[in-house]
Amino acid sequence: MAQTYSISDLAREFGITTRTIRFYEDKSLLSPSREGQTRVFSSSERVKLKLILRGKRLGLSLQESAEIIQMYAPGRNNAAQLEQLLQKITERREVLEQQHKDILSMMEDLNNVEQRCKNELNKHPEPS
Amino acid sequence: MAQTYSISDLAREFGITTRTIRFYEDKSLLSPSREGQTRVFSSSERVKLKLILRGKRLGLSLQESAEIIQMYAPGRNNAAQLEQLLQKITERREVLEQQHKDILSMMEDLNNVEQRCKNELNKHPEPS
DNA sequence: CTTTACGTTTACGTTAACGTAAACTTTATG
DNA sequence: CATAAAGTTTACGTTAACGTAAACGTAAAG
Repeated sequence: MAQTYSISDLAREFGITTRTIRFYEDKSLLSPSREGQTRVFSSSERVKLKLILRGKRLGLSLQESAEIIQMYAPGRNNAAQLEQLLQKITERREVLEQQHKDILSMMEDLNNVEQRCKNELNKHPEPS
Repeated sequence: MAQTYSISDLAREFGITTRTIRFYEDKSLLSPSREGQTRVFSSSERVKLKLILRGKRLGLSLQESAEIIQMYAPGRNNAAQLEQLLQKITERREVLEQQHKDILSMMEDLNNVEQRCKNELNKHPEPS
């Protein structure tokens, strides 16, 4: 029943190389099980990979993505650790909020440039 | 009248090192004028620096930020170039939209983890 | 049976984005 | 006047995130 994936399955699905996936394992971001020598990825390993790639799109380092993934791991029992986790969540949220602002302002800039660009094109129209 | 800035003015303002600023100049992302040997930054150079840093927060490479900055430079006259610029704007917008989605989904994840975390803390309350 | 496709490990190479340090000049200051 | 505080150039060092290649195992297909 439980879905599994080969290394090249995942590579194909996400448009990355197998080298990349092995590298992530080497950095302990992934830990696939094995059939003999061969890696077998569960769907939860696949989710981890998705989280890594999402992190990358937002400019996170692999270590930062590793931290995020760790957050999901249940088992951080003691209260001090929970508080520290809450703290990390707050920090990450602040980064995300800044990024959100940056996206909006960059969008605005793009709109402006686009307008100036289109005006320029209309001034000297293409002979059709 | 026209505001100018020393290299350490800008370094202080943006929390970076002078080495970084010189590096950006070396990569042609900045081109301050000179008083003798000494760099003098106009407010438009300062804006460029802000754009670079905004780019970094969104995970752009310096070359990508350089492209963005180039977009603002008026002087790309010919129509083909304008079309190409419009194309680049579209592409960048797509990246920004994906990033926006990623931010929202990561925010959601953080909220979930935070909730689980707070519940856990309430189950084993701190002796006050 | 050998070629093709997929998997493995090990290891050196590469690029980006600076850090760090040396060696020097020019102003300002106690 | 010495020294501290800014500036300069040149150059080697460092880290992250893979790329690339060698050298090998296994298994299905022609």
